[in-house]
Parts: sequence; C-alpha cells; structure tokens
Amino acid sequence: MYTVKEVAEKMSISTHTLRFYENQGFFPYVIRDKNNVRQFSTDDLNWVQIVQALRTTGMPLVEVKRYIELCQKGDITIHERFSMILAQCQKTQEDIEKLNQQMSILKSKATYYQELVLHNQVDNRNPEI
Amino acid sequence: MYTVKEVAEKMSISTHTLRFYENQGFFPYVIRDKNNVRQFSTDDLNWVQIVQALRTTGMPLVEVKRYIELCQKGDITIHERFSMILAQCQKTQEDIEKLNQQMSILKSKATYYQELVLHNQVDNRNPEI
DNA sequence: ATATTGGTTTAGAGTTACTCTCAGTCAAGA
DNA sequence: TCTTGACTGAGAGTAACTCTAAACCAATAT
Repeated sequence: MYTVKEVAEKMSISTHTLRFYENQGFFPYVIRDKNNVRQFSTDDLNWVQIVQALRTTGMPLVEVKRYIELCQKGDITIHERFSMILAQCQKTQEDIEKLNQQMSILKSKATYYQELVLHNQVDNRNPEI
Repeated sequence: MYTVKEVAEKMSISTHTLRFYENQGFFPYVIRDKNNVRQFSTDDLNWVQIVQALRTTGMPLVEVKRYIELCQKGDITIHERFSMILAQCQKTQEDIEKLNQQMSILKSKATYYQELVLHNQVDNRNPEI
C-alpha cells in the first residue's frame, strides 16, 4: 500500500494532480485508512499509469472519465475501450509528427543564428526575427 | 497584405488566437488600415510561423514575449535568442520521447484488447483496466 | 507530557492559454 | 436603404492544473 506521496514519486506526478484525479473518480478502487488517508494498491498503480498515458497524450479529462467508467462496467465495454485507445494512438502519432515539423522550423532558425554567430555576420540589421 | 481570416486559414490557426497573440505584442509590425483592421504582410507571416513553432512546442507566452522583444532589439540579442531556441529544441526532443513512451503503453493496451476481441476471451472478469 | 515536525485532508482561489460571446462599426452587394 | 458578412475591443467562460489555507493526526524531540 502506498500513500499519495509515494505514488507521486514512483510515477513522477504531483500529489496535487493525484488527489485531483482521485476526486475526478479516476482511481475508483483507492481506499482510505481509518484516518481518511488514501491507500494505493499495486493494482491502483496500473490505473495511475493508464490515466497518465491518456493525459500526457492529450486526452481531455471528460474522455478519461468515460474510459474509466467503461473499465468499471467490465468486459462488455472492451470494444469501445479498444477503439478509444486506437483513436488516441492515432492522434498521438499525428501530434508527434506536428511536433517534429515545428521542431524542424526551430532547428533551421538555430542553424541560421549559429551561422551568424560563427561568421560574425552580425551587421546590425535591426530588427529581425 | 492579409486579413486576420486569411492568415488564420494560411497558417492553420484560429482568428481568435491570432488576435490574442497580436494583442500580446507577438506581431509588432502588423499595421492597421483606416478602419483599424489588421493588415499582415508576408514578413509578418514569418513572425506568425515562429510564434506558432514556439507555442506548439510548449513555450509559455511570457517566454515567447521575451523572444519577440529580443528580436526587436536587433543583433546584439542574437546569442540569447540562439540559446532560447536551442533550449526549446532540447525540451521538445524530450517531450517527443516522453510521448513515444506513453504511446507504447497505449499500444500494449491496444494489443491486449485486440487479443481479447480476436480470441473471444471476454470472460466477464469485472471490472478490469 | 508537551511541542514540533511532517505528513495528510478538504475547500477553494489563482494561473495559463486559449476560446467564445457580445455589442458595435464599417463596406459592399441586393 | 437594407442586409450580410467580416472586422473591432472588452470581457466572460473553460480546461487542467497548481497552489494556499486551515484543520487534523502521528511520530519524534525535549
């Protein structure tokens, strides 16, 4: 059993966010001890992991919530969960490509600056992007 | 010369966001016509492009603002601009890697679901992630 | 035995970066 | 002249945290 803080460290996520997620109902099997303190089991860590994967790939909270609810409803919902995950994979692939495109714009800008610095061609054209 | 709407279409960004950025001072050379309507030149489009690259790679507005101000100050600021761009490239590389990691978690989840669907091994274990 | 430290809890305020709505202005076409 | 459509600024709304405050509890230090 892990406290919020332990889970936070283990999974590289803030305690604030963990509590926030738990309040949203994202970890439905987390229990409380006699002092009302959250107790995460190793099973609960799997929920943390999947929520984290969905969130860092940009799934909105409402959709994460939907996914969690589907999980709780058992195997009848596997088709829908499967298609949600597939859609998210596809979206993430596109996001990565977009990021790579913007990255190459930044890289060419960096190269441009480096040329200027190396060849001392700073000639007071002013101002300039 | 382009209107906000034309720039929005050309650069795949919303008119709202464009106006918002212009109000933030991100396009310092955009002029207005006699009716106070924004007029983007082809040069201004370069500013839109770099702001877009910085933003989609997650640079906060305040830092974008800083970068823009450095641009306006001319060539003395090239070193600082260079290092900002380099830092942003590095950060983006890390983000892409993190995205790929989370993506692989999603993919293994998808594979797991696909197995269940294909082999009809839905056996009412309930509930399950 | 008391005091301090360090953790937890909830509720709610604050932040970032949009995103949208609204009321008003203007120019061109029916 | 009237309507349509695009523009304007001001400001409200939203998402997803992120942080603060006040209260509570337990373990250690004095």
